Amino acid sequence: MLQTTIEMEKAAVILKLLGDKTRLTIMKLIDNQACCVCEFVEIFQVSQPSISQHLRKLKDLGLVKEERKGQWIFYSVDKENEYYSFIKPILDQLPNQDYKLKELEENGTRISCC
Amino acid sequence: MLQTTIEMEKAAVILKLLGDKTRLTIMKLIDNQACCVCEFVEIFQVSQPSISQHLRKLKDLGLVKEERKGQWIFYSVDKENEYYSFIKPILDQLPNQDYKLKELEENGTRISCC
DNA sequence: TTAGTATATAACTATTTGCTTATATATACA
DNA sequence: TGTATATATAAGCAAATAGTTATATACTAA
Repeated sequence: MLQTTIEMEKAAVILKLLGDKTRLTIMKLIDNQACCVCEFVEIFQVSQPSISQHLRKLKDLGLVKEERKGQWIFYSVDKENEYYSFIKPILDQLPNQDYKLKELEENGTRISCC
Repeated sequence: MLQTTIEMEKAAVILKLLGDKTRLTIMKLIDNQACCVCEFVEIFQVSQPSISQHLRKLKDLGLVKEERKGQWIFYSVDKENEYYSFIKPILDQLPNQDYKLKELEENGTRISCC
């Protein structure tokens, strides 16, 4: 079986994006479910613009898609994207991060949106 | 089948290293064969210290191993390393880069070491 | 021992990165 | 409307990064 390949340039750009712990965790989380910005702000304890900027970079590459629901915007991995097959084996090897969402619920710090 | 996982922290560090085009290409090249520093200097057209510093970072994480042969040091991917299973699916999706070595031979610019 | 070659390390610099605060935009709802 | 909430963008800054030149170290061979 011939593996499909990806340009080196593009691969490097994607790997660099995934090489940030915050973005990598976001990607692992939204590979399973859609999350909104406010959840990430709680989870990572950083400012809202910081999260927005991470999401912007992921979106610019087409790795994530967004869906507005009222005043919230939900982000999830875009599995239709041509590079998803490249990142999937990476995400699959990462430990599940859903406990971070559970923690939010338990603390009651999970915001109104979800 | 249960996939083995890797800590998020470690995964991010490895991906960041691979997120540089020079290092990524080096890794792809030495997944097949051992190469010495002087070859990389020719291939990437950067200074020798620049290559040495890239290799140092890869070695610090244990991703590559070195073998001295006389005055030359040959680098190759360390397939015994515990993280090799993490990076292998990534490298496998990259286009083969061996033509870069062939070009060196054809140009006669491939240095004495090889 | 000495000269030449290969590689590593140190020191410096320009660029990139990820964060912050301040502000703009978009939606919901009284 | 007008106010509150969610998100995006702009601007600025400190830290990290990848390159450079200069120099040190390690090995070869005369």
